[in-house]
Amino acid sequence: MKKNIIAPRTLSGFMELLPQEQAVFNKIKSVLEGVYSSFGFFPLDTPVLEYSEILLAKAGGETEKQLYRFSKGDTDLTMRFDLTVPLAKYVAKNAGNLSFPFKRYQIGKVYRGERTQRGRFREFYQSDIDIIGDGQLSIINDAEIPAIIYNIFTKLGINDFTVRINNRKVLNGFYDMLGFGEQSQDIMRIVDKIDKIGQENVIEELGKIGVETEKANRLIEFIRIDGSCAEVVSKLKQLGDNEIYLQGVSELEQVTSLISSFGVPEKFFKIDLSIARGLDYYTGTVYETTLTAHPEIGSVCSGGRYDNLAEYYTERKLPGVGMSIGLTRLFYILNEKNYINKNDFGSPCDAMIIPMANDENYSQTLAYAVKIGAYLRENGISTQIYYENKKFKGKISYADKLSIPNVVFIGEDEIKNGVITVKNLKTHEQQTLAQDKAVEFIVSNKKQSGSLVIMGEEDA
RNA sequence: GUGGGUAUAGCGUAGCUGGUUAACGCGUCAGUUUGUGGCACUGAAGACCAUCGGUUCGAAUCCGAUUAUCCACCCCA
Repeated sequence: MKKNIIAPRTLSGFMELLPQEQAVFNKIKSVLEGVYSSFGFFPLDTPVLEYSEILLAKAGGETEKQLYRFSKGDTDLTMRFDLTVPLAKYVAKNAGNLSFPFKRYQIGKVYRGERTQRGRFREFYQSDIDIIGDGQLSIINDAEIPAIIYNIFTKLGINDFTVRINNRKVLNGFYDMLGFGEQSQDIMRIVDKIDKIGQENVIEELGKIGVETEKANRLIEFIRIDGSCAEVVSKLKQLGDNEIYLQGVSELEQVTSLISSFGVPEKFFKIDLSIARGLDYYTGTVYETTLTAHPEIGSVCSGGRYDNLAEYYTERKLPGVGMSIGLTRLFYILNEKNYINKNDFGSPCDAMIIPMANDENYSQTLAYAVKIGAYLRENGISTQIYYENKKFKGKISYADKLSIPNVVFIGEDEIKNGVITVKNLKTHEQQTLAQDKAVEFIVSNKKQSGSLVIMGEEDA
């Protein structure tokens, strides 16, 4: 009689990882948390579900079409599609109990019912940080954000990224000077595609919405301004006298020079006047981070400055600056490109104890193994014990497959002499030692681990 | 939402213009004589060839629909 088996499927656009991949993912996550904490950000968590009226306060157009929205009883619910809107609600609701500037980080899943594509998911992790001021917020914060991005990426071992920086006031001011009014948003969107579709097509598309070729050319000339940050800034200064424009240029100048003060080398950031995406609520500095070798995947991290975070939920003016790492996308790319150091970081624990015994003295051996396990854990070594009564080979190859770096053999001799035998499966080094020495042995091997991400030359 | 491609074991693929027991690699499991793994060798399990219908003596192979999935657009992390 065959049971009716239901095919085990996962919804499209919902990432599900194998154990070792998940272990690495979580380690990446903890690197982010570590860096955020080191800059003084509080952790925050908010519900995945919110009242629709909260999340939809501002939404319109595209976002609205992509929502997971449903009713339960009389309640109209929506799944969060980013972490910024919930933050706005949270800050507005708790403003009285928060100290400003309020710095928070939040790593959580968000949901968008988009058509899935490579590197584009329906459920994905965003890793956000924001600094919210009460009434005002220093421009220095705008420079701290890229410094944090730099810290995170280099700590992960990613050495091939560029934080591209622009300022919305510069764009708006320049557009004003060219006399683009309402169209600015559409123009930005087209211009932003220049890397993808080329200059010719941009001019053509601009023409379609009524931009004269002469202006289109000036626009392209403008966004193509290149060079070091200082060079770009000095070129920009000569290009206009519009008040907003000049304010933007000045902000851009301050931010980029401050980033250097934070110790970020110039090769990791640049002014890019073409970036314009995700701009709906940004009002000043904007960032976009891409992996230099893989621009096709798009942005893995973006953010910027906004004047008023929570205008829909409070009268209070709360300016802020923040950014969001597309953690799922980032992980997906790294994984796909084989950049991830699974051998060193995919292991569930530091050591596995193998009790070696036949049936007669099995319980005695196991008792000793459990004791040793507890001892190792007390000394900071994550340890599991192989309890199943399998052949030796099966046990050790289990450790091998899980990339557990050390195995501990416990048998008659060890019990008799009160020692344990430790073997490092990577170096093949094996020693029979007293417990405390064994701990040292394992710890010293542990330190040799490299970085989480190895950006390779195998890239073709 | 618009346009195009694909659908064969857990995964990656082969199967040419329709012809009987659907092949291979990886993975999984077992074994190569019981305290030393990764390698090698041997073997096993695992697929009603996405679903439904049609053409045909005969369909994984041709046609249609459905569903899923991928790519591009859109938008974005």
